[in-house]
Amino acid sequence: MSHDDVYPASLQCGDCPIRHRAVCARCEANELDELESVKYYRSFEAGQTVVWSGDQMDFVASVVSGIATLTQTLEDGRTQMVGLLLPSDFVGRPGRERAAYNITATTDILMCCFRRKPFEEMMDRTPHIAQRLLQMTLDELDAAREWMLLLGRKTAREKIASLLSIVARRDASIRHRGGGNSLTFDLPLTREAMADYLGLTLETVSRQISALKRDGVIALEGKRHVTVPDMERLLLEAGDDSDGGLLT
Amino acid sequence: MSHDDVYPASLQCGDCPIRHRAVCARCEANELDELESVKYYRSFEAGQTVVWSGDQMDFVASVVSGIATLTQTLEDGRTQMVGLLLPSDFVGRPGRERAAYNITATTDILMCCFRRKPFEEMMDRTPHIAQRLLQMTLDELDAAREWMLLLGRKTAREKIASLLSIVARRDASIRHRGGGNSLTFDLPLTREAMADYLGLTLETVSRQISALKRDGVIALEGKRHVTVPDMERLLLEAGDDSDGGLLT
DNA sequence: ACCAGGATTTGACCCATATCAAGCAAGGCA
DNA sequence: TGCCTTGCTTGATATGGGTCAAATCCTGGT
Repeated sequence: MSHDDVYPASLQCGDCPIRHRAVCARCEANELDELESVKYYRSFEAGQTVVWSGDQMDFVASVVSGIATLTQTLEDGRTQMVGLLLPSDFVGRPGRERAAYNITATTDILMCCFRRKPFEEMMDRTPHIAQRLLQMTLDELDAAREWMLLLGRKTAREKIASLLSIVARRDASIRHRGGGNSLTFDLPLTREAMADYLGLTLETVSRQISALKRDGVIALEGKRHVTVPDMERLLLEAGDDSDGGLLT
Repeated sequence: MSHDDVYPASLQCGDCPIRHRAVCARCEANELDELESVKYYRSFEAGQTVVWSGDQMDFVASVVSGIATLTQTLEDGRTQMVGLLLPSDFVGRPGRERAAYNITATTDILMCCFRRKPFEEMMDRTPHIAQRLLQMTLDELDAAREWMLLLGRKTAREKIASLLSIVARRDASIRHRGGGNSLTFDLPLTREAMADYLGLTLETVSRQISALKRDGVIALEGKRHVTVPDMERLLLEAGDDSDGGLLT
């Protein structure tokens, strides 16, 4: 209901901004045509819940634009973010009827949805889709494992520094700013969402951000706009193994 | 070197104990034959390292028997387990040259290895393999996410109870023991490995196990043999959402 | 049976982070 | 214009789990 139904002018796959990164990345023209016939768009406003864990879910989807989060909760309300959905990320699981997590739009988002049954059938016939999905899933698994290291073993300060580096890198629409290797970006998450991401309380997040600011590791303009004067320094604070990641 | 080279009498895929659960689960007879031609066995003794993170890795494999762990470390030595490899689990990643994690044998293990290149080529030609691998990877991703909730939000006591329930369930070669719904099993991990699994110190693990024992949630025989008199109670202590999992 | 070394338990103490509580800043709206 | 609400910061205090240290248990070797 409400505003979910503000659809964009029907978008052609050929012009899609995530054409080369999403599940459909490897598809041939004819395969795209077939996908096109089962696809439809949905949009959600910042703050809206896309699906609740346990809900029937008869579609899978790609995030076209905007940011959403995947969260799990304990009965008493403690919640942990288990995934951050960025443009081109895949939502849902083929073969699964019900959502396993809560999905919430953090910003306004647009999703390219596929009816689940047709998509599953197509997956069986179209190796290009399954191959791409496997690759994406393996990447997510790697990300989840790096995140596990963060949750299990990093200090609050390292957690914040890690999150900031991730966002900075991702925002690798790297608009350099000023001289040197300084960069700036906007935090796409509230303090509370960051806390849920990092397994902390929002107060601790706030304190650690203040501390990093006080120590000159970052600068803030408003609450959300961050400048990193020295990326090396930030990475050092994140405590990651310095031998460079395996992935570019 | 050393004892890696105690191979079993060449095992036929048809008789393989993990035939119906591993990557090869969906393969037809002729596909199995092809796999058979690039497979070889390796075994490792408890405590041995199978590969170091960063090492060249020119094979992928299935765990046939025994238990191994996947761990990540920070420069200063803090380590976090990011995966527990049980029989039928897949090791390595197609398309990746170097290991991303340390793999260590916790018990004596036997692995069914495939040379990576031929395996990758075969994957492109054999949807049955890619399909099964996708399914397994999605399952692992779910497991990783549940684990993230544990690492980020559970108390030490809940963490221990969760680990015990997982091991108990897995050991669902459920040899019921005595009356009621009590069950027994052996912990396949040292206290230190449990600590690395749970993001705790080994002392805290020990204390919480003692506490659960004191409170009658579990009983111990020796250090490793556990009896759970009341599984319900243990699950309650684990703090998991009670609405039942989605998976059987 | 005796010893050595690793695994485990237990105790005392401390600190990082949670909890509880108050106050501030900015935007929406009556 | 001033009130509310939402998001954020900061302070005071409590506490769960970490750290350091020692004792005990267990196993294999001799």
